[in-house]
Amino acid sequence: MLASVEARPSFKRLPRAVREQQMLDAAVRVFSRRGFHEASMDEIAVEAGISKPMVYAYLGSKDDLFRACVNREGTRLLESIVAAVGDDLPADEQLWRGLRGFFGFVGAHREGWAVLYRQAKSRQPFADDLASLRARIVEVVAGMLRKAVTQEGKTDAKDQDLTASAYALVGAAESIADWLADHPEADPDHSAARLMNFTWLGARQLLQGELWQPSSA
Amino acid sequence: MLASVEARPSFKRLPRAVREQQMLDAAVRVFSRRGFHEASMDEIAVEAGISKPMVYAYLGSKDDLFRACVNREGTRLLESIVAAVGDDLPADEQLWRGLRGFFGFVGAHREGWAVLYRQAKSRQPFADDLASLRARIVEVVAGMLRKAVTQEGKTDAKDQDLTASAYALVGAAESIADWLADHPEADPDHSAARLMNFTWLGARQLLQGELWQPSSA
DNA sequence: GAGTAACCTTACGCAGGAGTAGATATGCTG
DNA sequence: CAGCATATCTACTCCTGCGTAAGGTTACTC
Repeated sequence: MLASVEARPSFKRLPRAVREQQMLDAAVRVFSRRGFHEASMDEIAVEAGISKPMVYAYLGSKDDLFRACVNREGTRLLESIVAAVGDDLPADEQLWRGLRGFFGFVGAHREGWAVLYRQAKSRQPFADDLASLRARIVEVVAGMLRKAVTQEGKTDAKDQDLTASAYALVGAAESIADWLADHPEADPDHSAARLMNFTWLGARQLLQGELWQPSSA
Repeated sequence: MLASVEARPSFKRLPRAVREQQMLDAAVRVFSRRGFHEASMDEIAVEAGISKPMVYAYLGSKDDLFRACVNREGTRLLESIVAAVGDDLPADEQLWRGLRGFFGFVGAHREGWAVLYRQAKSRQPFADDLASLRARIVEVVAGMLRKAVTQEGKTDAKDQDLTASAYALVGAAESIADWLADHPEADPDHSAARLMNFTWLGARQLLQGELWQPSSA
């Protein structure tokens, strides 16, 4: 028989919007440490301090829930970058700010990063969501490079080459970000500086002992 | 009751070593297109043209099987790179050859790449295996850079900075490799050349219209 | 050409976990 | 303070898929 044990009435009622955020926070943590499939809806419910049917009532199926996580974290990440990269600044300054914004986000949201780039990348339906986010980031970077090229007077730069460079840059950043996510003691700005040197000067200059310096401390 | 339907005796017996390779080939394909957890042992068995208990008899549990895939593909990848990077060549030539070796492997083993870097990366126990492979690749690259620095006369290069550069380079390569894996029509050497330019010259030189050229076609 | 070891199969046991049915508590509204 | 919508719970069902038991088949060996 149902509810044979009389229910303990010790729960607090909260408005839907609040509970939803709690659930998303819990889901991001659990997905991050377990991976998508290894994470169980039961564990997420416990982590959120709520019972399982609530999760289904508010956020839908496991897939829906995961997608909601990816969207939330992805939006936050993109906003961090776009906010950091100002308009009308020299290319190196823009790059530097963009990198700081990016690594700053990763440093502050390690779990979100793990969900986005370690989990979403390997599950087909979500990989597409992630790919479109990534594409937008690449486009931001490529746009930056294109503007810099134009200012430099070279109008014949092939778009494909710009895109490839943007791809490489984003990939390098992700690689360092992965490392950063696993090293809580590391300083995001330090990572940004290292990548700035590598990416702006290139291996050749770097090997000759050159160093890039931010104009503002 | 067991074997109530009399078994159809239409199967071919093959030596263990051959079957094992068939199973690994099948497993790599299935893991690659489904992902680790979504791949079922039944599907792998069907793909290999064999029945499930054989897989268990030869390769062990699902985890064991996956680990075997990761090890095989990882070893092949590492060997491709090490074989390509010769000894005693100028740094840019070594880098160029290494990149060609790397992208050549990815182009020829797209499924293996997917298993290694999309699946293994997100499953804890295997992530460690992958991390150690990756660490060896980074070490190869860092060693190359270190030697180049020494030849250049600068003996004060910090080891951490070298490693960070190697990390960035490997990450950039992985990013382009991911793209390559999804674009069967793309030419691996072309990807290698693009990355060579970005990585060797750096964004600054690139924006000024400089280009790196291989000494040998 | 019988014996045997290595292959190979079908048909199940069983656990974990997604998703649901049905009952109960809470607090706002008139 | 009675009524009702909403929030919340416990206790299931059922499916998927790993791993295995028990039993046939093939081909090598003497």
